[in-house]
Amino acid sequence: MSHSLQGQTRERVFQFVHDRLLAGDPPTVREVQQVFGFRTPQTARYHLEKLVANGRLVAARGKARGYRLLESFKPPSPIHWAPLLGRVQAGPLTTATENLEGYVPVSTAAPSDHLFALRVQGESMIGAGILPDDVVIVRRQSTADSGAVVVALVDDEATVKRLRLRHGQVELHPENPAFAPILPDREITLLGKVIEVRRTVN
Amino acid sequence: MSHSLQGQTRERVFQFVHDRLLAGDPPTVREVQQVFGFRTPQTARYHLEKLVANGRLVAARGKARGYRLLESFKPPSPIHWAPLLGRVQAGPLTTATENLEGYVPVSTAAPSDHLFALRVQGESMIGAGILPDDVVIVRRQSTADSGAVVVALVDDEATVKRLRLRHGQVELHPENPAFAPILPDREITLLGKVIEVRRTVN
DNA sequence: TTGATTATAATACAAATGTATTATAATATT
DNA sequence: AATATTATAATACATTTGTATTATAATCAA
Repeated sequence: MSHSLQGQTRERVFQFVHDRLLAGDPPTVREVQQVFGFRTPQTARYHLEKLVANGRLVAARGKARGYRLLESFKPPSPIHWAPLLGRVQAGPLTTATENLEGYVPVSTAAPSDHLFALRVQGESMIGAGILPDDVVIVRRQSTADSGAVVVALVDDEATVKRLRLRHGQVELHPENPAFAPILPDREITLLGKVIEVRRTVN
Repeated sequence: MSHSLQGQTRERVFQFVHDRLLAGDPPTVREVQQVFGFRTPQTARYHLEKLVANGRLVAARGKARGYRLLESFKPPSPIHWAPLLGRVQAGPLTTATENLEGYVPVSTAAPSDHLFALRVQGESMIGAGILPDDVVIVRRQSTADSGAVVVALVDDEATVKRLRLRHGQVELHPENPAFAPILPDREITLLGKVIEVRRTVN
């Protein structure tokens, strides 16, 4: 009888089941049997049950595809996938999916948050460490505290600025002396609050 | 016969199956039946098959728990979970798990990359838009091109600087005129290359 | 109103799948 | 060397689960 070294097979069975479970596709006992070339499902079960006994898997008895990972073996789940809308010119976020560049994983958000991500244009926020081409992650909300970094729609164009409430009116301040603040004479629509800044470095 | 509005039930069936699949736990036809209170599995199947016909689900015929999401309905998977090691003082990354602050999802990495994340201390890289308390995501590597932003161990302390190779020797340059470069007279160990910068904004 | 479509149900069956029993060879332990 | 443990196998069975058939009420469309 050809034999693998002690425990080698068991470890590979765990890896196989582990990978299948992370892929969202729990295997059957017989799938394990076939992958490892066992002549009987019982051998696959033997290893699977040993893994359960060792606390590496849990089993839902009698149910098809019932073997699962313990919580401690799962990677933490991202709470949200924020759509990266890329450069936004005019009247955006209503037809949001048009400029879709991809999705950004965000784990620092409440489950109810409505998030999206934008690529920053221009140098108006350099003083806050927000550079051109940075990606800002935005929680959609129609109000924000004075001092918050926000994304607002100004004359149908999305812009990232610091919000200032003066005399009950909305002002948008750049953090770069070369740029002028946006004052309440313009039409300003608050889209959301910047909760994170990300930059890919080459 | 009590009836839900046209299509309402179908949408809720999709949501249920969708959520179960994202949780890595594909449901059986009879589980759908029970959750929605149908008296027969066939009603659950009716809705599931409609969802397949509408291109919202795919079915592995004859297999237990065989309904799956289309690729286009899946969120992209994070390639990596980088451990966030927090503030690192001395001799780090060998005993890496000690200062573990959590995990950071990273989707912009090759599968073979070995990643970790650090919280930036000090203002020496402000000129590159890297502020104190920013989190840098680092690909572990022992060499890098001149000009890259790197994490290096200098006298047993981890620091983020821009790498300069001069006369074949390693220099680490801050991007803040208030700080002095670190020259080859110090012991410098390259830990990795910064591939991303992240900042949580309040 | 009439016919088509949608949604649900009862029943039955077949395939997939988990599980139990018993046996045997290889390996490890004493 | 004797014994226990590990790993594999053959066989059988029970449960879970997918699927087909037929029927019926509700809803929609013409």
